[in-house]
Amino acid sequence: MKRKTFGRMNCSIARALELVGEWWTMLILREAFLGTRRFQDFQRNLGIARNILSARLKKLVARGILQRSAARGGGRRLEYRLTEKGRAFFPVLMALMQWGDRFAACAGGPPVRVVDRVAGEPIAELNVLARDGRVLSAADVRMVPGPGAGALTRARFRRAQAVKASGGGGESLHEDRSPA
Amino acid sequence: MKRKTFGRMNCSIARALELVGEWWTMLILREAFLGTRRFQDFQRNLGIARNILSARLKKLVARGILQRSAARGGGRRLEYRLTEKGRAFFPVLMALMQWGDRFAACAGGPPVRVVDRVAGEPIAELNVLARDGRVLSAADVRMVPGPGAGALTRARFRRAQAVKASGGGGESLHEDRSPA
DNA sequence: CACGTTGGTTTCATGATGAAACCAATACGC
DNA sequence: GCGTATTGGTTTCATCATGAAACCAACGTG
Repeated sequence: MKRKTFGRMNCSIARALELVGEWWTMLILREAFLGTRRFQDFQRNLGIARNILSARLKKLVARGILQRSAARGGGRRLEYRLTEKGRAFFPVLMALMQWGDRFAACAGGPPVRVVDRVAGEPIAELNVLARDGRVLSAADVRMVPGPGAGALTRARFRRAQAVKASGGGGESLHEDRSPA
Repeated sequence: MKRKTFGRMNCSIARALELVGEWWTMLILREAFLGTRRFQDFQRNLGIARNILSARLKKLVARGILQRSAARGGGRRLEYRLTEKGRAFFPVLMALMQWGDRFAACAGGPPVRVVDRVAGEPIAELNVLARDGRVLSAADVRMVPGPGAGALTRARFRRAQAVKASGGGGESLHEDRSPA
């Protein structure tokens, strides 16, 4: 059967993954953040098949995450650059990298260090913070329905409230709303 | 051909994605952070096929991200809970959620709000920070080879240095080292 | 010890991925 | 202008992953 889409789910994580969650896509974005712009460089640096790279780049452009433009030089020279939407993905990749550094490390330590250009020092550890700056773990937060929550999402949270510590979740966050 | 593995790449993002980058996996983790523990609840809340859920849970347990234990009640009642490694994934999901809230929004706004239990206020926006607290964008950082960088990674960065603003990337980060 | 509940596995149809071959647009040498 | 190298693809085919539904097994309960 056809792969299920996350794009209609009532969850920003699901909808984000619909845009960048396919195999290879986040690594293509990593490359873009490292400065890669040309098709061949993406292909060589990643070792990805060219048909797949072509399909992913096309989707990323269609989704407004990369933009394509012509460049001078021999051949049909093109450039793929991050848009504002693409650049805003930076914290996600850094969070993923720090988690990988810690829990999926290469022998010898982190393969790449990210340093602040101004101070010349490594960047800080990424943390979820309260407005007043306290570091928050998952246990320190509560998830509540937001303004865009659909009926099923609200029902789910009501039920989760009811069964606090006595069992399972509730209705469902899937197929709760139509796409944006 | 068989799907290519990211696990041997010399990049923490690739290695992290090898552990949690498959279709559905991050949504399963989202559910876990929302408090879901039982097989049926994951299945209902996500709308995932049961064979896929079974396979994903098995892998997440094998990878030390979830842990399985028996629970009391009718039937063969099991529980899947986040380990320390799993809980450390929290910032990644929050970063992804905030990006989704902004760029893949549901009609009406964010479907879920995350509020600090103590203050009762929404959490702060996640940002990459310098050690001294300055907010850093991708343009404000430099990527340099770390202690775990392999030969190809180092070569790649050297070359990137050389061609600064004149073209493409360099060697490659793929197949640079053996797995941890 | 039959029965419902829970947590799977099996089977089969279909889509996604990977490798290599093939194709097209552009700049450049001449 | 014309052939050719470079770049950026598309096509083809074999294999793997995904999804849905059917089937199966462990456990607690009456």
